[in-house]
Amino acid sequence: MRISQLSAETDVPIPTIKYYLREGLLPSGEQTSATRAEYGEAHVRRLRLIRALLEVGRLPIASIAKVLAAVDDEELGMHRVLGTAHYAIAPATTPPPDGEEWQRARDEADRLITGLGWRIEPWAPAREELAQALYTLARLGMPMDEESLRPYTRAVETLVEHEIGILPLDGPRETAVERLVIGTVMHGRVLDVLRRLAHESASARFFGVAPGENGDKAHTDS
Amino acid sequence: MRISQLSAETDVPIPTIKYYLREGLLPSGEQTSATRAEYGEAHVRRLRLIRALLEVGRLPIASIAKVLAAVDDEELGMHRVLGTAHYAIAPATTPPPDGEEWQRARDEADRLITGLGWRIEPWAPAREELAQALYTLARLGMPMDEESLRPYTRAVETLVEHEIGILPLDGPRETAVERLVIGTVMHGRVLDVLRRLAHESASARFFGVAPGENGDKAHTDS
DNA sequence: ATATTCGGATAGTACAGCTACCCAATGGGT
DNA sequence: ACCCATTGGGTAGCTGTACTATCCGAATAT
Repeated sequence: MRISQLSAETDVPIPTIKYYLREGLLPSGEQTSATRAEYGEAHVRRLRLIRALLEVGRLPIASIAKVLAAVDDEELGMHRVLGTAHYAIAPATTPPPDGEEWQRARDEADRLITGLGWRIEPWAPAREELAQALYTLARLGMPMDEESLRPYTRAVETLVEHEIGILPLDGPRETAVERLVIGTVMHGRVLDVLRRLAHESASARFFGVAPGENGDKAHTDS
Repeated sequence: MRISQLSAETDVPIPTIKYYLREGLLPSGEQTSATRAEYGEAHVRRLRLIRALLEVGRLPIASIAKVLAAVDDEELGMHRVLGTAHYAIAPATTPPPDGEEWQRARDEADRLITGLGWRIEPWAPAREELAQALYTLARLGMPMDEESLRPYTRAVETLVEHEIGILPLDGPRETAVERLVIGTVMHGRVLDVLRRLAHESASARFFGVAPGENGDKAHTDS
């Protein structure tokens, strides 16, 4: 198919497809002549994956490029590809140049990870993220310790075990690796959305608002 | 305290504080003269909250402004403030102008929510987000139905019940409302980070990588 | 044969979140 | 009483991200 059909198939404008080609997100089609290239089903799939990582996963273009490069690298094992995906998902943390309190948060995060028996690379960006979250919560007067984190760690251990269990390891590498990445990113979003929905529902029940009402006196919809 | 001290206290540059004042994120200090204003502990707390919502919660400035306006509005009940926070957290979804398949995803999301007995406003943005996630997963060949979502819904129900349970409802409204917002945003991030950590750990264990190695042949970092 | 369409490249746009600069009015130290 | 650093207030500029618009010359469809 030509670029126009690829665009029609995926609802991605042609200039945007060209942009993705330039950025190395999308492999170029097979050149049939100097000014003509042929795209296939793989391009459609790849483009959908890009949009999923971008629109649902909220990954920046540059991170998507890295993830896809890892997916396409036949040399890389599953674990390495997943690591790349994890690294890419991690938003750039701007650690405070603070000294003591920040260091304590980092140590606390590391201690927590060790205590759970989790096998995490020392340079994993998620360590920093966890430290940042705990540090910020402490500064806001809502510190979380190992005890109060337990419900969360238990929940994610159950979920992750489940997610790993349903991986299609018997198929070709590309399929498995792609699903691994998709799952890593998309299931996180699903979990987040469900949490907020459950939150709203619990709030409605707990604060005793009848369905259809909104629980305040001034009914000013922004 | 003066603006310079407020800046030193919170590690936020003075121009940025001025920017937040302009955007209505931060109430102005008490004017002691035409060119002098006095800031207090409340401003420090508010500034820290802003940075938390911005850096950890990744909320855009405009959304933070809405959330804080709701927090400060004494007229609003807990549920309404939470609703505002939920609305603000929800990233702007660009629904595909598609017809049938998208509508099916929306219906599926609504059916799911109803089936769980959750009490969700019909216009809640999280509905759209859930639909988008399910739609995208289906297009990527990894559809999730009520059955495969069950582990996730069970997990969030447990977590949310726990979160609501620890709210300080006996204190002043401002404290409770602030913690509600902080918890809504920050606990989501904590859960996400923990999930990725558990994911990495499970991947390391499952794919049989010894600690310190990285599970591929070509040891090319980044 | 000629009007489209294509690939490839360059430049411009829109938005977010700051950051820099300027100004006149203080006001604390001397 | 003096004077220079600081403040509030405002406008304008910067940086990064994700596109979007336009141009060009070759090739293909009709």
